[in-house]
Amino acid sequence: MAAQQNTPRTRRSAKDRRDEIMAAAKTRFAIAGFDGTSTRQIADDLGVAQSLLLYHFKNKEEIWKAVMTQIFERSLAIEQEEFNQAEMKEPRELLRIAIRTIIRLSQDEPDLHRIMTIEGRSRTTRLVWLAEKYLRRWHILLTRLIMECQHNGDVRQGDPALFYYNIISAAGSSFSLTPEMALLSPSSVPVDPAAIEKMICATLFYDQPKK
Amino acid sequence: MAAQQNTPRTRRSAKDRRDEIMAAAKTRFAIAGFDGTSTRQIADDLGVAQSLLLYHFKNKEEIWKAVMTQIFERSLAIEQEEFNQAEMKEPRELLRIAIRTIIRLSQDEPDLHRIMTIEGRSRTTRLVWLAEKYLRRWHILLTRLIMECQHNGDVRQGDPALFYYNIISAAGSSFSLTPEMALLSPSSVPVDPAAIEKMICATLFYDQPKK
DNA sequence: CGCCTTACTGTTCGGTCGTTCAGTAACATG
DNA sequence: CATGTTACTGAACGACCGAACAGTAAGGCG
Repeated sequence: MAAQQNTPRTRRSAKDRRDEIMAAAKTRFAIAGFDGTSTRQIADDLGVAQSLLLYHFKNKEEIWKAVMTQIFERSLAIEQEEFNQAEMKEPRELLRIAIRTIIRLSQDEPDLHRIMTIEGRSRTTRLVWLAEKYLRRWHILLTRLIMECQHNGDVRQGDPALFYYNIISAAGSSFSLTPEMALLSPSSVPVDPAAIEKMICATLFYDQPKK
Repeated sequence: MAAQQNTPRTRRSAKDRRDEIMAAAKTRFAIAGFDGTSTRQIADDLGVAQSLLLYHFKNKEEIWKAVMTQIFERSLAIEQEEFNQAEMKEPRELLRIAIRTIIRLSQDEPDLHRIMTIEGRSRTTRLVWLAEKYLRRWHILLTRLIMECQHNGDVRQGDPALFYYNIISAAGSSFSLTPEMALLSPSSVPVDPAAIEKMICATLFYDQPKK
């Protein structure tokens, strides 16, 4: 004759609940990574039973993959949007648009950079999955553009991969203002996307953008 | 009458054993971070009992602090060495030496950057300890130099904190070749420190270094 | 109203974690 | 050779983890 406390407080459609879970999980993954996050923490954030997560998702890894898929699908939309208004097709201009896209994406999804820097540390099955499904596309696109621009004399000589990671980290780290930055330079204001673009372009191009 | 398998295979001086443990722990921390590393893994790497680690160190966190202290003490030695041969005391030259120091340090201790990018993600007691004991010194030194150079007209305008993290990440990520990089650009050769210095200087200074 | 699908809970399981501790062998000292 | 210190082991603990599962209430439909 136990008190029936197991009455579900709220009841959502499967889709809504999945979205809720993914949002809470994304925040946790961005703070502590996959291993550092427990399904119980995510459930507590939402005020639901831990077993509910495994009702909506096969296992913890499927939650993670769903979160990453959602982020990258959004990123593809941003990419489309930026490149559609690319009139002139010179590599120089395309590279600049690609940089702007990455900056916008880092701004819209600051958790992406946080998660990637955690996830990129060890060669997990998750990292391989990510690389195959999303990362390789961008990497190839960007390094190819950089090489073309180097050939045209617009971009400084040097390993394209070196430039690639410089662009990614410069764009990402600025918005995903990490606790380390908060501790060291607490006064640093929310960063201006244009300032980052200027900095990256100074790294790459011989001549400064005419603005 | 159990077989006496508990005979210690090897017996070291306390100092030697501590160094062994710290070396093994550093490698593990660089791969999986503090939370992702278990004391049992470290012990297995060394072929000793897990309880031995807690005989030589008070707890897991003390192992981590010992590792970081060792790394940063070495870094102070490199810093001394580079700055001692600084004849001219113009900010411009000092900033360039500071950059070279960071690049050398990233090259000598690739694990440092790996560990920092993991540790800097969440405001743990460990991160606060690191910031107070080591990071703040560098941050203040570098941002001050950057501001002086901006005032002199040598360095481009912009948030010094933004430049600071650009320098750190550009120097660090190049050497601590992460699994993500290995997956995406496997052919990338070991990086040339001079190339990184060139890239960073292009980001900062109006005129290129005369070499 | 009765029924069936859907959303959700509480409990339990095997496994791993950091930490504690009593016991033991190696070694230095006398 | 006896004794004390030092280096080290194995077993145990409570806590937490992902996962499995039986049970239960809500909501839509006839």
